[in-house]
Amino acid sequence: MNEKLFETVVAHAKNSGFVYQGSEIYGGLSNTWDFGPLGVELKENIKKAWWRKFIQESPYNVGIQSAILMNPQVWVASGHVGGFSDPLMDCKACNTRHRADKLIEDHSHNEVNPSGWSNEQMKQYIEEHKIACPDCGKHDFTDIRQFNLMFKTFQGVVEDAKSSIYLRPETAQGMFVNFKNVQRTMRRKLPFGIGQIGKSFRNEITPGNFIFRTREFEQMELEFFTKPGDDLKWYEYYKSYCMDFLKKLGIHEENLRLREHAQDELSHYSKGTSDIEYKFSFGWGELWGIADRTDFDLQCHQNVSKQSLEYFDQESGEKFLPYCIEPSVGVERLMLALMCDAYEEEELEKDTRIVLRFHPFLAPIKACIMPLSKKLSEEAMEIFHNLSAICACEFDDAGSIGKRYRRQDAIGTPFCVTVDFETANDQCVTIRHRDTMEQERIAIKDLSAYIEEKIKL
RNA sequence: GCGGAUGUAGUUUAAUGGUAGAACUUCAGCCUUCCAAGCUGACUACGUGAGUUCGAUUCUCAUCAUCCGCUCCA
Repeated sequence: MNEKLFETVVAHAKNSGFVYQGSEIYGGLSNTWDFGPLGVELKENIKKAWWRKFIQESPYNVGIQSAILMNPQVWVASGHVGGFSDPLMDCKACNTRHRADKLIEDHSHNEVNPSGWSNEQMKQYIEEHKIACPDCGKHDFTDIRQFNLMFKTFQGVVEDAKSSIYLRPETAQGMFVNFKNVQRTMRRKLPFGIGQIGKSFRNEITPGNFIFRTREFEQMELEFFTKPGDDLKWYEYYKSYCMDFLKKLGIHEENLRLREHAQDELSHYSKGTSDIEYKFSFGWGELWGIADRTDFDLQCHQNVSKQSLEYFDQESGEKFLPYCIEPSVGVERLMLALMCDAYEEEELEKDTRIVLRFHPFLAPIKACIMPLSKKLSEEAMEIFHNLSAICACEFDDAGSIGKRYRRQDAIGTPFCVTVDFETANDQCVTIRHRDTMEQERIAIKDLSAYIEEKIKL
């Protein structure tokens, strides 16, 4: 998609009640966004779709909701305390930013491994070897500053080191620490998965691109545990399952690609990682990461907590740590991609209409009830009351009928239900379809069932 | 955080060292019997703070926010 279209989509989202700038009346707060009445409906529908496909309809998977605040030891075990903070230095000559450890690794062609070094040691090494800026070739760096990507806060009233805790940078650890609880109480046998949807927080150095990268974001993660050896099979399974899910929601196939990480690109915890990427105007952006995390996480937690997290297999009589496949997707990113692909400006004879072609399951408003004349408002309101019991509806009797159709098209409402002067006689209303603009006559008593059927996933 | 650009109603914009005009949107009324009609009226803006000045939206500084760049990842 081109840049202009992306900007148009962003403007449309802001102007029509999907997304507002955070804390706007106070001049905003950098990189925070609030979801408006339509945005929250869309977001909830996305989450509902994920939960249905990854939890409800799976014979293996169950859901949990773990606390955002966790024992700080969790982040020691996961490696986030040690590894989630980057030593950064800026080149004063060309104002670019670099990771000190990366500079040393690259300079020495991976002969030197600076992990575990102090900032002073790294600074000294860079000075001694006169390492140059990869961008401009000069050697003129600021001091190293440590950027910890985790948000720190305090539990209790006293702000001392003892009460210092973190906001979770991922939801995954909530699943790992509850592995035993879920396995025992839900009587699970391998393979099985634990999923959750929830907020995570990362103090990103470079947020941006609207809601694509924010410091507060929502994840939908599944940790799927298998026998070691079965992991590859499930890794492949989830790659295509996730891809199918996106297509089903209405993401255009030509805007999607699956990118396998190269060996040297893999995270420390992963044996294999694939990203499902979406073609945004600013380039391919990651929507969904699918990783084979092996037994890394359970191993870490077992070591630090000193609790056995092994699984006992009754059939073989073996005890072992399961492997884990993790498909992890960002809600806001997915929402952004869906809005980009749904957006269309359609030329009509007299004018242009903006249409958001959401899958009816995702549409924030499923139906708008509109009386042809204000004299019919009372009858129409009765239909609204009945229909709103089963799905999100709007009622609109302001302005011309054409204008009301345009308004609903612009927010992606799949059905408009018109009450006219015949309605009182024949107990029928007219349904007008968003995509085709076609109309059909339907009995009021069949309306709820009709729409309920059409908005299925 | 660092460098660069930007900041006038919800949106797009006009003018000005003497506190701002419009269009679209929104709302109300009239009209209107299925695709942005018309008429009448109403609401709403110089991002925030300080300085220079008799006076600042306009000049200066700071601050906040947005956009671009700095390899960060859901």
